[in-house]
Amino acid sequence: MKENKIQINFKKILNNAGLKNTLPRLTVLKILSETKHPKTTKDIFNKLKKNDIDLVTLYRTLSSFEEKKIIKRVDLQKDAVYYELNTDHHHHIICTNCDKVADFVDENHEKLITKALAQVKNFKSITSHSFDLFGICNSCSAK
Amino acid sequence: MKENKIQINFKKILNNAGLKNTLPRLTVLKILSETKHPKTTKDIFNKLKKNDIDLVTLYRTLSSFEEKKIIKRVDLQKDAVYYELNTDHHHHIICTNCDKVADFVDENHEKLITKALAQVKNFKSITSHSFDLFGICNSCSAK
DNA sequence: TTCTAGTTGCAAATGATTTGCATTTAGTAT
DNA sequence: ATACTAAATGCAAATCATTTGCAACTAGAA
Repeated sequence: MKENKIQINFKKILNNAGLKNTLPRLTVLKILSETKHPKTTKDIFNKLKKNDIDLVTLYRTLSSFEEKKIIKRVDLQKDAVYYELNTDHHHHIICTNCDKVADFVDENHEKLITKALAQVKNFKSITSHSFDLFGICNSCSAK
Repeated sequence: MKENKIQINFKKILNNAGLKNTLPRLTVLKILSETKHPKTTKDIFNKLKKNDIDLVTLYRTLSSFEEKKIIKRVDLQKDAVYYELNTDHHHHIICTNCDKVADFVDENHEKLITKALAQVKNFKSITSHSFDLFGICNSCSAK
């Protein structure tokens, strides 16, 4: 079954990261993979069955996942920490009115990075970057 | 004198924003303009002479400045809120080791935005964007 | 000079995140 | 299978950033 296969993949992810295979961790991975959109700690906690997993455990889980690069933080300019699975590299378009998020990919920022490096003298290599867009989505602007 | 001229400009900024001209506000503007690099609330508070200005007032000042677009938040992926004066539009290169920040300008992201919009169906206009780079600066990588 | 809305400082509240510690458990070694 | 150990968990309490309530104080308009 598909359900089962996913579980196995989650276990593999944890093993590769050197993290023990526990219910809280599998549950968080499951929640994060349910929809690919970024979620806050609170979002995730609310999806847990009541008292299923302690909030402290959730914080520790997210923290270890981030350290192991299983997830990454996303800045949606919202005064809250958002996380998403660290799978394919993509960027976001965020509706500043309703918080809807759409994803897009971009292969051309390499050129921009090269140009940027030419402008500064203290850096010569870049390990990561942010590139997200903010606007009003069509349904909000229709109102 | 230059000092004086700056003061006058600060007053103009406050007037234009409809904010009263007070010592806490002028002081914060002065601190933010001393070096152009982004600063946290704590950074700014530490630069105030002891007990000069209440921390609560600082929070309120920054909050009103942000609302009036006198300053803007910058995400340096550092678990702290950074602010900088909202003057020219530019981007940052941040050293993930020592937090050094270099600025650069870029005029070409418009094309990337157009391409991004072509990929999604829910958005047709963009009001702002993030584009910052993260890496290790030369002096840190020399070590 | 007077008046009032806007601003400030202090104390206390709130909310998110972290820490300490005793208990439990996954995965390894026997 | 069993025993062992480091890692992981849950609970209570601490910490830290930020916000709120309120009384006292001003900047700037009248």
